[in-house]
Amino acid sequence: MLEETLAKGLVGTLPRRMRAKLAEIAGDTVEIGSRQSLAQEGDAQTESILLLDGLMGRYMGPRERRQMVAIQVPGDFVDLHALPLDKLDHEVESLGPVRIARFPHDALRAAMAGDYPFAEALWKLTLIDAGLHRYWSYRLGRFRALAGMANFFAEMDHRLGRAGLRTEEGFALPLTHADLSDICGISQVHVSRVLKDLREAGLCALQGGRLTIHDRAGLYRMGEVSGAGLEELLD
Amino acid sequence: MLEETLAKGLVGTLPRRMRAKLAEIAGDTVEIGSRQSLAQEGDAQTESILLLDGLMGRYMGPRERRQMVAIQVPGDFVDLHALPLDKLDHEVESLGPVRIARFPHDALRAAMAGDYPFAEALWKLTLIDAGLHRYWSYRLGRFRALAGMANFFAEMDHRLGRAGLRTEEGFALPLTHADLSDICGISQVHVSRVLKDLREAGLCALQGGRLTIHDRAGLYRMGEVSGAGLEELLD
DNA sequence: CGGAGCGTTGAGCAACGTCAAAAGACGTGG
DNA sequence: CCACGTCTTTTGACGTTGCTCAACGCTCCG
Repeated sequence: MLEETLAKGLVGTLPRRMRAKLAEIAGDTVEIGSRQSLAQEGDAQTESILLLDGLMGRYMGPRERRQMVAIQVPGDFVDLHALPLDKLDHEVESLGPVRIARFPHDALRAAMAGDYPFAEALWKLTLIDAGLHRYWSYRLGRFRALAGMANFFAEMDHRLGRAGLRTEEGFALPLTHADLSDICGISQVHVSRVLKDLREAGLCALQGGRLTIHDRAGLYRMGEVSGAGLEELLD
Repeated sequence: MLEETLAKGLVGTLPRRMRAKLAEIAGDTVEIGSRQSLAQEGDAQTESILLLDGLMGRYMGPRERRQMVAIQVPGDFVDLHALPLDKLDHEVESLGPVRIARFPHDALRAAMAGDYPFAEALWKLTLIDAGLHRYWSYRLGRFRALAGMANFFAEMDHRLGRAGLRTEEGFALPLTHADLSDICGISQVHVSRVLKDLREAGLCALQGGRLTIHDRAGLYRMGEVSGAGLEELLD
């Protein structure tokens, strides 16, 4: 049943034999409640986590003015970078109830030591993550609130689509305005205004933990998603 | 003479035997003029570059509104992530005359295949880069122009210090207002105003390609550099 | 001496933050 | 079932930040 889940999302892009190898290494599968902190800044790590269900956020900065620096969707490793780094420089929190699988660093290292292509494949997963960080820097540095929010929704549309979690009409997105504030680097009040603009422009609406997309092309246009490099990175 | 340069900056944190290994792999050393583009988005890469002298910037977005997503100082690999990714999702440009050393991917792969600790060490270098991306996302998302600029100057102070390129009074920083605009995600005009504020606050001054620091503690305070994780990441 | 690039300054405006108030959503315990 | 507290969302008013446009000075170089 883990093999099944491994076929989806980013880990699903790995060759079959590597997914099998991962399935062997996998420790236990755990369910975790909403808004639980999995790691604090500075924590030493001895295992990494693969997200099977739900969303998780990674944060920097003081709680009252924190910035989300990455969001993970099912099929993503949440903190594989903690393996070479052996500590985390940011916090990790579940954005709702999640299901995860643990991968002990010992076992991963042992497998990689004798199989360079496997090591490079895992390395690549962490670099796709880094590519998303760059994409976020670009969004945070150069996008206005409205375009930035649309851009983020388009990113989610794309990434959740790859994980098989999207329909034509939209997808589950259990985020509060406070979450979107952390993601887009704007105030909660302004999040409310921007969502209203997107709604009234007939592009999309966020209600009941779900993003309903009314005009996907328009949303992507508003988010200035073009040759910006998201598809290239993830495909 | 390459061994000597390898002792400084980020690559200098590698164990001696790994630096020796790198020195063996190194291709030719090249000098490149100011404002030369080394790679375009989408380019396939067969070698990676170690920066020996000068500064380089990495950019996303259209030229007229581009965002710098990373800056490299001597001792940094500029595009080691292109090895597992085998293409670049952003542009790389020299910010002044630079000197670089080339490392063919073939040779790096061959060395890593038989030496897992070496592979993990290079992996770790790319993850420190990713950590800096996260730091930039935090700055771009949650810092005002003044604090953000101070934060960036503090980062340069710290990183150039590790590379041995800083004195008590300041360091060479051959950046134009347009560069700082790309770095901080603000307009060129506003860069001018912010620099004036920093100058008149007695913190630092940028003249003649050099940042003169008049009050380092005050600059760090203005940039809200504290337990934000930069030291932890780089040490 | 003329241009090109860079830096500075001011004026007006749009975007966004902060403060405050109030209404809705939701679960908990009585 | 209702009453209650808490969290979330919405809206208005007002102040601040930063952008755009425009003009002008500076420096460097041909």
